Amino acid sequence: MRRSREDTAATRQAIVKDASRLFRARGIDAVSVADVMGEQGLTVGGFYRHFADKEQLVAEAIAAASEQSSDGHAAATKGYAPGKLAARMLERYLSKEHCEHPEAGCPVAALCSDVAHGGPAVRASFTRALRRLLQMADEALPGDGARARERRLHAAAAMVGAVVLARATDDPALADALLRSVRRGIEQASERESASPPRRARATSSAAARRRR
Amino acid sequence: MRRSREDTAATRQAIVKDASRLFRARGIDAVSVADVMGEQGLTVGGFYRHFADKEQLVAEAIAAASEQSSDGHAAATKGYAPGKLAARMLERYLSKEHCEHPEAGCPVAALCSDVAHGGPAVRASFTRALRRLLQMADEALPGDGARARERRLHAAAAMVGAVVLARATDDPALADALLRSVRRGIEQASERESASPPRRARATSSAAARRRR
DNA sequence: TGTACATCAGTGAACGCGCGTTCACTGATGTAC
DNA sequence: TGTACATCAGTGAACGCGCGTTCACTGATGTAC
Repeated sequence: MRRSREDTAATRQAIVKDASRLFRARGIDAVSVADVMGEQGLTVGGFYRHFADKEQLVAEAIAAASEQSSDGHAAATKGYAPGKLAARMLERYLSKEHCEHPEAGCPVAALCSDVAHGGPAVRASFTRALRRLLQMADEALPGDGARARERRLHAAAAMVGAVVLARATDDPALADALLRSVRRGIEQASERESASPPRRARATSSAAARRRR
Repeated sequence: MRRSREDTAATRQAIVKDASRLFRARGIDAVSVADVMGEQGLTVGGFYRHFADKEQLVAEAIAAASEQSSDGHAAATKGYAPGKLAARMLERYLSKEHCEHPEAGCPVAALCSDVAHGGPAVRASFTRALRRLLQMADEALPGDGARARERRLHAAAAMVGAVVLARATDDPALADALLRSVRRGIEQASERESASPPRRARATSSAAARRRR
């Protein structure tokens, strides 16, 4: 039974959205094409009218999750003063809430390991999502120069690492300690940085000076 | 054809070792029980003489990988002065070599995402491996007090995050930047900490003071 | 030390199951006239 | 605007495949006497 163009587009969008939720919640391999279609009350045969294969769906689901996650961050930080942005970002990203609800959270944290063994389209989509996460860090932890960029990459890696490990461990106390430690670590680095101007920070950092040989 | 006790024990050990390598290389779901047995030229039926089910193998494989990884670290840092331990640990953990060879590397970084959806035995074994990774950080980044412990948890999360993300992205330059940024970030924090005694560091850290309410 | 027998590591085929993908078909939608 | 026909979204069954697990069997090892 053919559907109108609007219905078709809406169905496709709904499939991607369901997939992005299910993949984040259960992992890519644990969610079948039939599972995804079932969310909309559809059967599996129709899937291939919309997508070439499962890999294409995964790639698009990652993109959709990245966009949703990015929009959520934008909405949650709207109106925040630049100095409060980092704290707000960390509060959200490193929350118990985020750990307990991967299906609505950051696809980078939810799918990083699944993606490592994935196809090229999936990895490319994941890399775009990772870049978007890094943009969030750029905004919250601003600053020019290689030192500032390194600081943001370090922060992003720690944030993802903390959430991934907090989700993987069966010890809630350890999970909580990881989240709190990364949050404070990044906050303190951020405050240290904004307290002293970059030039002075560089001049007094023996480590940075040594590294620059 | 029954085997001697020594043979049986050796076979069991070999199966676990092969599994620990294959799971880290390809992920848990992507490696079948038959794949693991095939490494020793065995057929799948014999597997259940050694293990109750695949989950038990996964749990033991994580433990074996953790031990191997820990021993490798101990051997590679033997004789290093306390002040050089952190640099050596970071050099190894955040290396291209480590990223390209998950099968011989840290099981926490290789399996963190697989484990998040695993059974209780697997998660418990993973948590023990994570604790062992944290011990490595304790040794390399020593210091008493809650602040020092947070610093180590932060470092461990960032290390795992960097390796996981470096492996997942298809952009080698981004992977390299992540590894380098985390390495420098932890090194600099470590040097900053050892340069100023903890008491002074606390007194001058407005962030820490504010946090302690 | 020798013998009879129980044990059990490993074989290889089978089990039921769920997967991704294909396909003939249906019938409403879109289009050409 | 009306009609005839092509298109194609979705169905539901089937395809081949690989998975974890089970099981009857084999024959060397371990053990009891």
